[in-house]
Amino acid sequence: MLYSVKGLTRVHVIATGVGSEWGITEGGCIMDNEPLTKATIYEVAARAGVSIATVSRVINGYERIRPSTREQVLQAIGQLGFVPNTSARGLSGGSHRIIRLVFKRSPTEDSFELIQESLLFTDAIIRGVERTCGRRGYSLLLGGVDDDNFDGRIDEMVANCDGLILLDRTLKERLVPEVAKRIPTVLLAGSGRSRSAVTVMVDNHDAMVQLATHLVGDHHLKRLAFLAGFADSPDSMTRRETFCQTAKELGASVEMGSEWYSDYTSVGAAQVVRERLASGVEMPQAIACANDQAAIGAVHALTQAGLRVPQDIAVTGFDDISVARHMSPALTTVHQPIEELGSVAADVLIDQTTSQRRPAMKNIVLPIRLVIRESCGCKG
Amino acid sequence: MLYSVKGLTRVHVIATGVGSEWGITEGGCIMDNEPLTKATIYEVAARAGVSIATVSRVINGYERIRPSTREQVLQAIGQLGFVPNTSARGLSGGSHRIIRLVFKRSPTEDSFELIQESLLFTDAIIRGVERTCGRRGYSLLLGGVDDDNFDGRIDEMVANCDGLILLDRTLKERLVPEVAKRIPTVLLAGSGRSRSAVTVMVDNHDAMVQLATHLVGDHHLKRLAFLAGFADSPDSMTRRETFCQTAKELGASVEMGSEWYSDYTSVGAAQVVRERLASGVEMPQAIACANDQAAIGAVHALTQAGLRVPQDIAVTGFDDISVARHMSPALTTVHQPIEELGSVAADVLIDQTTSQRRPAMKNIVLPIRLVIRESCGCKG
DNA sequence: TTGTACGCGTTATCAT
DNA sequence: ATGATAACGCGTACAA
Repeated sequence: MLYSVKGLTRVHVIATGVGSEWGITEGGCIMDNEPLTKATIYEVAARAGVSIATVSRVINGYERIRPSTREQVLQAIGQLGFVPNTSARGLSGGSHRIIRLVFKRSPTEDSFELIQESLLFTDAIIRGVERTCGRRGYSLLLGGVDDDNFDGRIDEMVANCDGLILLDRTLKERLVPEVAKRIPTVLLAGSGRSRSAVTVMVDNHDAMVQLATHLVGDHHLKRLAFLAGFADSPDSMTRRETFCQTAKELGASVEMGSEWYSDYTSVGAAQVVRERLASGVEMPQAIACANDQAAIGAVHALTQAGLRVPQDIAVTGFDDISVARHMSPALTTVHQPIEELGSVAADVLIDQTTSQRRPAMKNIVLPIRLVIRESCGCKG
Repeated sequence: MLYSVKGLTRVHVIATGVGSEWGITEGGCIMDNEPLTKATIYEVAARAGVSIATVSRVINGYERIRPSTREQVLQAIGQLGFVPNTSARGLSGGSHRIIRLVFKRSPTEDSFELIQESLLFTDAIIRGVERTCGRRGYSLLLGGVDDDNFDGRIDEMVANCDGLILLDRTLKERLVPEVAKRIPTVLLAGSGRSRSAVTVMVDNHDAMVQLATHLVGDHHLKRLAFLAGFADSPDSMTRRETFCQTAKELGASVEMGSEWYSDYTSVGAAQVVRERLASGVEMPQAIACANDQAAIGAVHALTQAGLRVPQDIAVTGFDDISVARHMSPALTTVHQPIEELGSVAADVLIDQTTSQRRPAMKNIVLPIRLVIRESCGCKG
């Protein structure tokens, strides 16, 4: 199929191995791009009139070097645009200055969802980790994993990097020690129960105590429900259990059976709510959701069914994604510093790979903050 | 400050260099993690009773090898959990099997925004690139960049990888040839005008023709406005110009002055709309926004001011992020395959680094799709 | 303070 | 079809 727009001829093409339709327009002309030989430490040494050892010392911030010598070397480096070859460094010194972030890759993009909802979390983590890596001179290798069954690929993960950040639910718990004893490892957002590696997480417990107290104590709600995320998500489960326990201690009841389980997505949550409505059972006075995406879906389903939020039923989220404040009603939720979670995890890991001394095996718990807006029943 | 929750003693600690408060709980005990020596090609060779050259050949899929020999080698590799050392590979062969994705890092996270809105795009790109890299056996190095002024850091970007993907607006246009002649380079979502590198982008033109036609032709709207993103964003500018041109050809007027410029965020867009409302000037009948985030902010501001969307004023977005369908009203927008954009860019780049033949210097244009929902005035 | 020389694990080029 | 061996660029003992 050929068509023309704006003077450019375009062609629909089936791209091999991608399964998508590409259009092709006229592009730039080819430049003369022979790989200009990259400068090596030898050339720098020659130009500076010193040995490669000296250059190496300057690069690595060795102290006892005559200032004038250092200056010459630095100048040569600048003139040649020299950048150390990381491969050679890794080979020689053993350290690659690379850390690998292992996470579960999203299912193949077959739906219309542009932004895979449950991945917002992973994205923010990636940003945080990337930032710290950049600041500390490390490179970040993304280790997306397709299924759970990569037991056999542990060797791959462990090789060619200095440390691992394991995102929650990517690796079966029993395999964590296997990995951790081979290479410095930090767990991100898990249960915190691992005895073989440090876990960096947010204070889910504190968050849900605050939330439940607000709903029951301040709003005097008595019949609540908790809309959970994946049943195997420690984050979701901790939130669920703490919420229920706290609410009950305060004299409220909480629906939390499997009929309230979902998958962290708007679509899934809306589905759960619709089923609850259809069941004919009286709805609770409030639904606390495991994350914001689910809350958005829940509000959507409730509104469609003619219920008003929060007048008829309150809804709360968890995450404080940016749209939370722009919804009607604005979403009451829990702010968690996701990006910082990744950033801290990277810091902890790099510390671990850097210092030879045993790391303090303490879990890191980042504080959260209850953000009260309108959807709980408070005035906007 | 000390406090105790759930039986765990926690301490607030100022984390050096991170500026955040960490809580610390009891963690796992230290394991005996001496770095089990990773197997090398020599050990594989020894165990298989062959030379390292043969092992190398097996690893790299060399054809003419006696099946029985190959089998022995494979077995040894499996038993030893051998994984080739990428550093050694890079040093020897020159190819690192690494591509670098260069993008502008978000401003320091000082606001409450959990998800830096304008970054959703980057995140999706990262996912797409990562996926392709994984599929094709490449590693993805994230090259976040803080400011525009990294002219001097070009050497760094170019070094230690086989190719570069440059995200729109990370590198000044005049510097692109500089980079492209040194290393295979693919531009992502730019103007498409570069003559020194292939650009992968979506069909903004087609999108806005469709959208303007729908608004003016189908809904008979005559006074429109376009709420732009960054003034230096080719994406935003292309959308703006095409929208205006098409609308005008169809007999409508379009407000598109600098008072309608914003920054791709909900907050920024809401601000612009509030200023328009406060100015006392009659509002247009429809506001087409450069992206969904902006549309969300616009709807929010309009609703707060007592205007109904779409009855009093229509609003459209661009991107089709997941919440778009869950808003009230559901957002009419343009679906663009962002993740695929990244995925295709990586494919093109890897092709370029792999084959020695000159790549066809054609830009790649991915198709978009107008998604009509409610906010334009159509029935839900 | 500075220089020399070896080794890191692979790939590739010769031989055989 | 397979083996021996020379790069590849850097860090680092060891010498000077």
